[in-house]
Amino acid sequence: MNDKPGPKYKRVYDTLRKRLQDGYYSVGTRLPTEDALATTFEVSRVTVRRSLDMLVSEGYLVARQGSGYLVDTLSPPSSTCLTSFTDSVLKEGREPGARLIDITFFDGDAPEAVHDMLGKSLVRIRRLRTVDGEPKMLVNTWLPTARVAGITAEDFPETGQDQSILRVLSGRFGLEWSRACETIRSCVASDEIGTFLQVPVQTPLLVQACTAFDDEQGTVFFEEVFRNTPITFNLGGSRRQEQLS
Amino acid sequence: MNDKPGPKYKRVYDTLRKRLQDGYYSVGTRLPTEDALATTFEVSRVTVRRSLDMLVSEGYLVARQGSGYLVDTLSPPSSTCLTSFTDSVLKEGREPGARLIDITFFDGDAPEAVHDMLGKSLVRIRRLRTVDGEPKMLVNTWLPTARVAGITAEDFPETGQDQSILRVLSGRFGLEWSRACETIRSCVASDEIGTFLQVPVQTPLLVQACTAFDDEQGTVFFEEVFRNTPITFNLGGSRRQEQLS
DNA sequence: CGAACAGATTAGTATGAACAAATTTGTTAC
DNA sequence: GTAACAAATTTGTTCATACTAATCTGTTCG
Repeated sequence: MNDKPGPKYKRVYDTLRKRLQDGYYSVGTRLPTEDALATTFEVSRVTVRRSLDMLVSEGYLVARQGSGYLVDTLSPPSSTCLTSFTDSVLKEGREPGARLIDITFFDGDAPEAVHDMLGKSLVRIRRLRTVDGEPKMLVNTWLPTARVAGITAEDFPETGQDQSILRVLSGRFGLEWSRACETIRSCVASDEIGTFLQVPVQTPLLVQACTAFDDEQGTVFFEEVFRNTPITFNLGGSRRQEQLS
Repeated sequence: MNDKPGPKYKRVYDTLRKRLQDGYYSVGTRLPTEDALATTFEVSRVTVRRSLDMLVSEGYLVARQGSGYLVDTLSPPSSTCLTSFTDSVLKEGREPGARLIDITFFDGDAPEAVHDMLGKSLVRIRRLRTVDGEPKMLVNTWLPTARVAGITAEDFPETGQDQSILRVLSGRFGLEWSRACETIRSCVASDEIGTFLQVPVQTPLLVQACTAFDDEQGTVFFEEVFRNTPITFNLGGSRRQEQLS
């Protein structure tokens, strides 16, 4: 532990964060106490506290004086598009679903805007996200073919904990990003989109477009979400929470 | 300093934050050193660091090792609706403007949705935000009359640093809020809104609706922003930045 | 004058210690 | 059994201190 580079608090943070994402500590359980963690990591309590504070402010953990640190979620609301649809629906006691529409491969014949960002050889994954069976969002995810070699429909379960495309891409293909840009704009439902979302043509919709980059400035993926429902933020305190509405 | 309630780091944070918002430290200048602040506040360097770290993570300050703390902005991007339109436009080297359309007083005859939130006696401030003279957003701000007694058109300058309605309300009427909820939805331009924004009727628009509350759960204000341009977020690292596009 | 170096300044990381405050757990008394 | 109290546990706050790393400043030398 003490021979790796970088500050200790960062190494402890990275380790704990990885454990959380690997399910080593599951949601609702309690973490070891500060003293215990300090002992196992061979750092001072102040240092382990610093790491825990980071995880708390990011929303992974909640700290309760006199009790301990509780695992709150594995998908904290770090952004809008990167927020797990699955988690937020589950928290409301409803049933999230994801119906795969199609996986299409493009080779130079993709729309120009996407082509410019991600390159020639592309995959488009179209999915319909549902709540209690009702269609809520149409999600188009674009990826360079090279990054997701051998992707098939089997990679996308219709129900369960692993519907999140981000978790699929991260777990199955090791896809990671460091920076992302999201825009929200307005549009009206086309014939095709209206059919999928079961709304009349010309209905005003929200479009969330999210582009994610890795450290080398390469574009990792591009995602477009069409939704009829508003986007809600709860602001206040240090943390922010997107809610499904 | 040492006889007030609450933790010291919080008191130091509050003091510094107030100074920043009052212009005691202006943008681009350097704060006193950690040691100096620790001495003047009569706390340890660790405590003053904790307060400074909070201001850094909120975006007010940037810390540079070996140099000091620089004041980055007085309106950090703490949320979308609460973000200063003025600041973001100025940062792009363009000229923000705010044309006051009207200030209307309602007494029981306000739209029901607003009436339920804020009470019977209301003020509606309608403003048109512009960039280089071009209309960009229509902003409707609703407030309880009691909170802004004696408000007039003079309170809203058309140009300059103090166009931000939030700074006006905070500075002139002492309006503060602790929690807010924002939703983003889609709509199409009505006849009136289309005229203000100079777009055809039925153009799809974004609507940002923001409701702010104080500690006693009272609703402080409600704001609706109609815009033709998309909302952009830059995500990554610990901080988030809304950009004008 | 200007480049290079040395020293001072300032933020970054880390420890150990002490006490406060909230919660949980254990024990006692009724 | 359970209500009340006591003790232990656990996080929250604060301090003094030491060292590291980046930046800035002043001086010296060519």
